[in-house]
Amino acid sequence: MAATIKDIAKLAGVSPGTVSRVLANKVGFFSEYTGEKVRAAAAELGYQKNTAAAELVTQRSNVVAAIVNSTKTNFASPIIEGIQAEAHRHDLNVIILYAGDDDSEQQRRALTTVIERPVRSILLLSVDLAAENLALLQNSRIPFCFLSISFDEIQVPYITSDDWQVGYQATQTLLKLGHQNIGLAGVDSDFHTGRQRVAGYRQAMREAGITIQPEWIQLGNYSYDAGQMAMQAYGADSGLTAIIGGSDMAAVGVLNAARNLGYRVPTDLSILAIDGTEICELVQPALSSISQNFYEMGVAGVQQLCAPGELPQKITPIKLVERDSLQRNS
Amino acid sequence: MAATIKDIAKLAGVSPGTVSRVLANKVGFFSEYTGEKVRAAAAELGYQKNTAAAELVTQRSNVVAAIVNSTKTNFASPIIEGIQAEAHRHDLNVIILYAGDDDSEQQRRALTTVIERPVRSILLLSVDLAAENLALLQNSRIPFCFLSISFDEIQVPYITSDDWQVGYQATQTLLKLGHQNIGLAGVDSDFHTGRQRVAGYRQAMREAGITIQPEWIQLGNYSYDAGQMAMQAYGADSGLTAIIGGSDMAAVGVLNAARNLGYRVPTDLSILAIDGTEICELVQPALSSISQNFYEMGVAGVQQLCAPGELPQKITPIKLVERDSLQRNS
DNA sequence: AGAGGCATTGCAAACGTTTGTGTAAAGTGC
DNA sequence: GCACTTTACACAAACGTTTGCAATGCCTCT
Repeated sequence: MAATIKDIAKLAGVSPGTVSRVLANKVGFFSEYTGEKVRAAAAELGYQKNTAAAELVTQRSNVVAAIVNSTKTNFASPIIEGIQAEAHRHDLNVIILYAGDDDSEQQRRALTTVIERPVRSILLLSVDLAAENLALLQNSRIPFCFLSISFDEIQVPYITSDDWQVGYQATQTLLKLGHQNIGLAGVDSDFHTGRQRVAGYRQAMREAGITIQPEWIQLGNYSYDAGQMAMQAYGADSGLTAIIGGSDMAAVGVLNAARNLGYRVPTDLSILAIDGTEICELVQPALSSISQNFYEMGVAGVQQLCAPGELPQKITPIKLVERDSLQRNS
Repeated sequence: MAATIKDIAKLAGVSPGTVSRVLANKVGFFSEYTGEKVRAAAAELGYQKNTAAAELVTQRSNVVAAIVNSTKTNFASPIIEGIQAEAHRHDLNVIILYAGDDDSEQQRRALTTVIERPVRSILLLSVDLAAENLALLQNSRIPFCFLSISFDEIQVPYITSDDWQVGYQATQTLLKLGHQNIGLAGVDSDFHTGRQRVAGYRQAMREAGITIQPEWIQLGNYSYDAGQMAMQAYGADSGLTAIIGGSDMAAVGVLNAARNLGYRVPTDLSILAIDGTEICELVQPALSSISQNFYEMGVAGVQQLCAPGELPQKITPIKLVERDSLQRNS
């Protein structure tokens, strides 16, 4: 149906090889005259290159795939923007696949769609791969790198923030404001990221000489609901003066549930979010946050895959962004 | 490097053709015995199919591409979920491409990446294609369908809500609550969608016998900033008792700016959002909305592309979702 | 004039599949 | 035991490119 280089070759009266060289603009391999003739023929036929065929013979591709864990985590967007920007610089194209939340079957589908095709490399945004899927990925021999997620048990390349520091600095921030009874809401201690954040929180509290009450740590899956449930578990007279939300969404959940319980934020209760995505600015009061540099993570991910041999695990910096949800505890 | 069917063929002592048939599970074309032998060999070699090669010869593909306009519009997620779910049902794989906001160069890049590859069809989520890019798309002969965007000048397939009705019903909702001075904030009248919403608004006001003051309509690009700027333009004593946000984001912008101007929502000012994404539930007060069924749009998009010959323009239903941002005007 | 070099182009193999056609062996019915 | 069908497989072409190699013609130098 669609025009091929053979059609162009016939129309321009040259061989397919020559057409290929002209279209790839391999200077020095064709005369000005035939170059024009071929380009004219291509334009006339509305030629569209079949990249799949080209990739088949060249055995390389300029597509990088980003697999994201779900549409729910809103921090995916700055990462993707970072990936796009850096990929553009390296003349790469980006395709994105959704892998669902905890659905190992959907993960497998996303993974095989990219593995079965010539992609140059794979970036996994915060996707916690089931063991068999990780095996699939490693087996494929395609370079990959995890983003915004880290591991302790297994040895894989990843780029993320230092989650221990995230927990530690969040807690420190509140301690410095004079808070003592500090809750941690909505983190998932089943995985490395959450465990590290809890550990950082514990260490900061320990250094301050504060004994953590067990109910101060409310685990969850970083979601809005998790934040709400955590706050409900704390209740109307929790004794807490500050709460760290395990993610922005969790913090918003805490915020709204706290308001329903009669708390005023930040007067009665300070809330500190972790992530620092745009949602922090949308709610009232705007949530102060320990912010991760997601854009930078995306950039670093592409760079890492373009410069193999680099160290496979990298930490991006975090910083406190003050907005309106924190107050000194008097 | 990677194993091919030829390697399997050699190992299993059969021809590549037979391997292909076994792996494609073409029952009746091979004996139980060779089937086992081939599968064992494939497993041993860690074989991964090269789908690109297969697609080259079969001239068809099971990939559908979704091109989304930017990472900013948060309604993309339910549409994508709808696409994924329905695509799964048809045994299709989905890849997603970002096309930037108003960057025709980035649009072109996204478009060519999919056109140059064997994709079965293309869904464009709310992307307003530059003329030359539309030509590119149409020229490619790949079936496509626009989602959540409509056109009047050009004849292309699209699935969206009835934007005139959106504007009309939003206005009606507020009129029924006794409001008369109603603002419309952040819609973009440069394109069909925005024009229609404005037209619906005008018609409802006309029917109610209300003369619209020019400053009541504050145009913008549906963003949070657009909402904020609109509200700032209205000012602290606008005389308005209700405002329609052109999108959820715009409505949140209106909400926060209104609060800064001293308005209490909904006591002093009712706000009605258009779209009804999750952000409406996250802010306080939760925003009532004219909600679109984005998930359904995604589903319908895939169905439309799987059943060609169907009518190419479809309207998905809208509905009012009441939350906490509306109050009767007394 | 012969040798060598260069510019331009054609030829053909290769990439990893799918699938139509050919064919030998085995099975079936009389 | 013959003709016929079925089963199970091999063979080879094809998909649309890229690219190494060969071939041609022309130019330049000695």
